[in-house]
Amino acid sequence: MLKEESLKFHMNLGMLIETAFRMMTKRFVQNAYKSGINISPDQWQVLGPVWQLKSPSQKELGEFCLKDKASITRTVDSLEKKSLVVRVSDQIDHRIKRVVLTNLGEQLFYDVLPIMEKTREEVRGRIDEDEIATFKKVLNKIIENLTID
Amino acid sequence: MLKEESLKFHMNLGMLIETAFRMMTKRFVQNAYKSGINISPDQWQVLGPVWQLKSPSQKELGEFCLKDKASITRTVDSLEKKSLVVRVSDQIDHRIKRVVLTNLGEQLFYDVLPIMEKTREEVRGRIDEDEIATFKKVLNKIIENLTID
DNA sequence: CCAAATTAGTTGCGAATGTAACCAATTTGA
DNA sequence: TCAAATTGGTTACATTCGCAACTAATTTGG
Repeated sequence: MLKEESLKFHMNLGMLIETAFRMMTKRFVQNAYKSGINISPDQWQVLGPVWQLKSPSQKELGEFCLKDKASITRTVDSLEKKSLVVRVSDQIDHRIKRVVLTNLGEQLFYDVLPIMEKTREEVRGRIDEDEIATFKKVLNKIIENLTID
Repeated sequence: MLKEESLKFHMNLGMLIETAFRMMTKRFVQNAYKSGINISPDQWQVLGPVWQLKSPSQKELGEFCLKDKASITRTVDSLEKKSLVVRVSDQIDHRIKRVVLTNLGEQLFYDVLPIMEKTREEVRGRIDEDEIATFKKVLNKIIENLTID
């Protein structure tokens, strides 16, 4: 029956995704903790791009991380409080603040990389490479489906 | 170019999942809003199972929804405040509270079903049935991988 | 040249989440 | 049989998120 099926679908897909996502972030935090590293997923989600983009503006960070600019502000606040990054006003456009990694931040970044790798392996387990590929493809398609408004 | 880098970065599994998940819930809320229905995803995630399980205990709800019991308490609070459900103490075991749909709650449930169906179709778009199946399978495997501690 | 619009970032608000401490009811096992 | 352990549920606390209102700096266009 259609109703039953659709209920099942929602329960499954949406809930499955949410559960998988929560478990992944949780595992990441646990693994970091076990290595004596204290970093939250959202801090890591911003710290990585700061490294990758090389002193981006907060706006660029937001676009890259697909996060609200308010979230970026707050996460950069927390990273700055930990002395992992500093805000530097752009010389030309004084509205812009560039987020720059400190030495400490760079150090942490390199420390977290293997933890991420470990977590990734735990997440993937023995799932076939093909299935992972399809999985990513479907995720991208879903995002695309919902982006085209 | 920035865009390519960004794309590559977003191939990160965790980020893809998070983005897809957020977009799905957002779309659901939008679709509900357009139909004049005010319900949050988490309320719906609980209301559905209440209907399906027919007056479950909060513990059963939590297990079914894969949610923390504290979350269940709070969500049931909000549903009760909206008069969509009521808590009924179990006759035999007075620790247990069963969550029962009101007529209003049942009405809302049936009103939301087509919205869920619409959202489901928007999410799936033209993705192959096989790919969806693999997708679900991988999600389940990920959850399993992270459950085995 | 300067008022109006735009842009970058911050802050306040409301809503959700997980963890842990905490009650009250029930089960247990010596 | 009754104290201890377990179980179902609630509450408190600390995080996180997005939206919207707001400030400050820059660009615009008449």
